[in-house]
Amino acid sequence: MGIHPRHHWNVTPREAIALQKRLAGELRLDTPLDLSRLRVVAGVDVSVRAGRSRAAVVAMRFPDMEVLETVLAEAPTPFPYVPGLLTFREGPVLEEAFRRLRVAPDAFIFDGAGCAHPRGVGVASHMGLWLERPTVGCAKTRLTGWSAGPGPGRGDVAPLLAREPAPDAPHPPQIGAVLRARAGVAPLYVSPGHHIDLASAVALVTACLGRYRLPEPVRAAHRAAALRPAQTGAAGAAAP
DNA sequence: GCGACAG
DNA sequence: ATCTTGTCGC
Repeated sequence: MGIHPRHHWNVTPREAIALQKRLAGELRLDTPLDLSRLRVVAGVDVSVRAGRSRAAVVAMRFPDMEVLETVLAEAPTPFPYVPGLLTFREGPVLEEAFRRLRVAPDAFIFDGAGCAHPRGVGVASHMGLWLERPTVGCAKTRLTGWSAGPGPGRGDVAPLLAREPAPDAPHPPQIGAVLRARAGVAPLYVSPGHHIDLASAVALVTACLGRYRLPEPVRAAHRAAALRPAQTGAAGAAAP
């Protein structure tokens, strides 16, 4: 996996915001992803505990979702959680995890936002610039935007608009989708990260859904990143 | 000034 | 995200 850093991570919140505004203009959100040619999809997540962050990337074969590789990376948590600046908290350890990846996934699904972000650069979009491959944001709650909400059935989808529609204002652009991954549970907030369009992002997440709320790759990464007091090494996992 | 706010 | 006991439900 070739990684392509665009800037260093030691920045102030003010500088972080300036960087996001610059990077937003470099995203490609109009590229279709042909699922019939997708072979490997990866899930990405980070857990934090006692000032330490652990990143996990789990690559799975598509569409059968067999685990091909799991990599972990650990480091001191370098940045506080600030809504809109999550990437500057998770970015450094995620970069290290990506460097340890031997297989090259055709697409990545992140636990967090893609372009459905105040400045259009959620963690999936931001790291997409590092990966230079298709990335999708799959958040469990809303960061920004407005939606009437999807229907109650599994697979139901509703548009996520940039803001709530106003009577005498132009219709807000669509920045993502709200997806009911399971009947009777809170929906997922899906948005394209980089090198992928919205329709493909929703199709990819939907295709990776199993019997749980989160798409399988993200669920696997979430579990792999879980920071327990003492964890025994798992087969195929790189040392933190 | 007030409310909102990925993980 | 993490801190935490029990509890309701398939």
